[in-house]
Formats: sequence, C-alpha cells, structure tokens
Amino acid sequence: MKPKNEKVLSNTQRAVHDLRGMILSGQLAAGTDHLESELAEHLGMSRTPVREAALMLESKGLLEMRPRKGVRILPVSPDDMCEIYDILTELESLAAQKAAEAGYGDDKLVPLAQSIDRMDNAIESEDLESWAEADDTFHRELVRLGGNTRVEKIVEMMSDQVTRARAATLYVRPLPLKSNEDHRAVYQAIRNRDPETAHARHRRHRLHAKAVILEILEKYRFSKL
Amino acid sequence: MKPKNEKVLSNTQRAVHDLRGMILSGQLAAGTDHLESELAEHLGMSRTPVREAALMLESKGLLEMRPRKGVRILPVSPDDMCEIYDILTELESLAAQKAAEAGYGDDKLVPLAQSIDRMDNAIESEDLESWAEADDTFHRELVRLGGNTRVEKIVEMMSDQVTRARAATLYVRPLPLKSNEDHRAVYQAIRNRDPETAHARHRRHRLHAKAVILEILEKYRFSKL
DNA sequence: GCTGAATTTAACGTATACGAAATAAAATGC
DNA sequence: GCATTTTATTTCGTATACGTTAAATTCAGC
Repeated sequence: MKPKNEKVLSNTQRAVHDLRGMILSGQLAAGTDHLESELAEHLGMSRTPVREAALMLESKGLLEMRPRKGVRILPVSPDDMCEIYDILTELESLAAQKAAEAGYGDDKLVPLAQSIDRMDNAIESEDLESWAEADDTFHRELVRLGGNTRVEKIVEMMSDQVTRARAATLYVRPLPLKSNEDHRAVYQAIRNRDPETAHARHRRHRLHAKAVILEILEKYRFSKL
Repeated sequence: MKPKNEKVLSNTQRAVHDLRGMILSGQLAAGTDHLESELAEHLGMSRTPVREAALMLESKGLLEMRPRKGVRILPVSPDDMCEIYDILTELESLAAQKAAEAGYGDDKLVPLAQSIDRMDNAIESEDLESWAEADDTFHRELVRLGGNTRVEKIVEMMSDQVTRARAATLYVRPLPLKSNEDHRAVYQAIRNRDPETAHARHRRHRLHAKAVILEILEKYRFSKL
C-alpha cells in the first residue's frame, strides 16, 4: 500500500511553509529585504503564489510588504517581546483554567506529562535543544487542552514571532531548573480539576519567563532579533 | 484647497475594505458562497486583487476560501461566540490593567469619559444604535490606552467576527442599564491608577456580557449568525 | 561642486490567459 | 430504470505581460 498522505499542496501553500521555515530558521534574517521576484526564483515558482504567501505571513506578523522595498522580515524588539509575552500570559492561563474545568482523564493528559518528563531528562543532561522542544510541546498541548481554537491560532502566531528570539537567547539563559516545578503544578491542577490554581500557577510561570527574557535582552543589549 | 487626503488606495486595499463592509453589514450574508469572479465583477476589478483581499479576510476569520465552492462567508455559532468572548475578556481586562498602570492624566481619558456619557444619554432616550456605537468606542479606546498594539489588532479581529451577532441581538436584549456602572468603575480605576480593580472590574463586566449574549442565543435558538 | 530637473530603470499592482482539477451533465451498458 | 463511465463545463491556481509609479541616475544650470 502506498501512503495516500501524499497531499498535493498548492504552490501558495508550499510558499507559506517554506518561507515560514526560512524565517524561523534565520535563513531569511530579521530586518532583511527581499524582492518578490528573488523569492519566487528561489522557490521555483512565479510571483503570484509568492505574493499570496507573503500576504498571509504579513497578517501573521512575520513580515511586511513595502512597495518597491521588497518584503521585509520583521525583527522583534524588546517592546515586541513584552507585548507578546503579556498576551501569551493571559491566553495560556485561560487555557490552563479551561483545561482544568474540562475535567480530562489521565489518559488525555499523557502528552502533557510526557513533555514534563522530557524536560526533566533534558535538564539532567543539559541538552537545551531538547528542553526547548519539550517546553514548546508542553505549552502547545496545554493550549490544545484549553479547547479554544482561536486561542490556539493566536498563541501559535505569537510563538512564531518569538521563535528566533528564543533561539538567540537559549544559550545565555540560566538553566530553567525551577521551571518544571511550575509545569508540574499546572499539570496537577488540571488533573485535580482546580481551575483557579491552574490559571494562577501558569500565570506566575509566564510572568517569570517574561521577566527572565527581558532581563537577558537588556543585559546583552539585544535591540532587534 | 482641495483635501490631499485623497489617498490612492490599491485595488486590493479597496477590495478588503469593501468586502469587509459588505460582510459586516450583512450584504454578504453569513453562510453564503460567492465565486471570485462574481465578487471581482461586483467590485469592478479583476480576480487578482479580489483573491488577495479574500486571503487577508480569511486570516482575519471573516471568510473561508474553498476551491470550487467559492468564498464562504463564515457564520458565527454560539460556540464561536463563547471562544471570542473568552478572549475579549482576557485581553480587554489586560488592557484595562495596563491603562491603569500607565497613569494617564485626565486629558488622555477624555474620549473614554465621553463615550460613557454618550451611553448614558443613549439609554435615557432608548436609542440602542447610538448606545452600541458608544459602547464600541469605549472598548476600542480602552484597548488603545492599554498600549499593546497586538492586543489592539486581535481585539479588532474578534470584534469584527461578532459584529453581525451583536446587530442581530441588539433589539432583543434587555436595556443595558447596569452596564455603565461597570464602565464608570473601570474608568475610575484607571484614573486612580489602580490596576487590580481596573482588571477585575472589566473582567466581571465582560463575563456578564458573555452570559447575557449566550442566554439570548439559547433562548432564541440562534445557531448561526 | 552642488542643487534640482529630467531621464532611466526597476519593482510592483493588476489584468489576462491557460492548464489542471473537480464537478456536473450526458451517454452508455446492464 | 439505475449504475457507471465519458464528456463537457466550470472554477481555480498560477504563469505571464504590461502599465504605473517610485527610486535611482544622469544631466543641466548656477
């Protein structure tokens, strides 16, 4: 049996996927400009699907289309980080609360528990890359359990915008030793169907994360990322 | 002197503006499908800018592009309303808190105060249309004072999605007599630079609004709007 | 040598064209 | 008369072409 998962993506979809990847990986660096025609050639398609993709990524906040200056990959300033972390704080805490209200059984919480374990292991072996990946999974899964599809979309959008910043600061941050305490507390609150605690604890977690990041940005004089 | 405000909008921008207007006004009804070519003809332009506009409105959640079924104007279900009100609750409360932290002088709060007065007058004369308009202004101004541009964008997006629903329920709702007490309390908390109260009070206000709306939708069996 | 006007160039915005894919319609076989 | 295959039609996805306009360059005048 051949896997029928070979979906036929349109060029526009491919362009969105590829451009997003190139932006998040830093291959298209923050602050740089790129002509539609260059991007089109690089992706092996005409300008039309590239423009459509750029329009979509523009409304996701990853880039900006400026007539005759090309497509600009948007940098993220400390002020932007501040805005984004404030939003993530509110919406993820809401998700934690809703997840606790939903009363999930342990089986539904397995991915959450697993990501916490993976973070423990990663810290043990000081593997920051896998820690970051597991942390992402935890947050994404938490939001998913919150059950608000719009919150999911918004959080994903915001996360995309800070991905480069996270990568840049990962190795100058203190080891997030205490961080998993929060994760566990949130997880337990959801298991115990305690919305108040889930909300409050996750909120605290995010506020702390924001403070840590902003301190780093200040200390290392990162003005654009 | 002729007003030089006659900006030259691109066709794509015009299409976004016009289509949004037609959707919010109900001229393009929720749940209906429209071919790109029809819309293009109606707007007096080719398919290219219409497609670009549709792409943008799709990422704003107003419509959905479905190959060969045309552009579908997205209806808003009670579940959607629930999601949206939850988000508005969190983000507007955050804005109220930040506005109070910012420590604005009375002069900066004039529009807020004015919109409250206009709501009073509107209720006095039972003019629901102007009440709704002033209420919108209050909320938009509050969010603006919050100073988080991303919150502004998101709230605007969510508001667009419920505009039709609000119009549909405006005349079957009880007169929002108590509502202005909340507005005043939030306003005073911002003046008094009391973030806690501003946040809590606005949150309460929004939670109540959500309950009212959902009750109406239930009572009148609105399943799509 | 510098400032401003004229010219050239380049990039975008958008119309148009066309092939591919999906749906609808028609025709064929049972 | 119904199911199935074939054909026709429609609509979209995307390449291409072109006029417009902003930016860059050249040139003229002081």
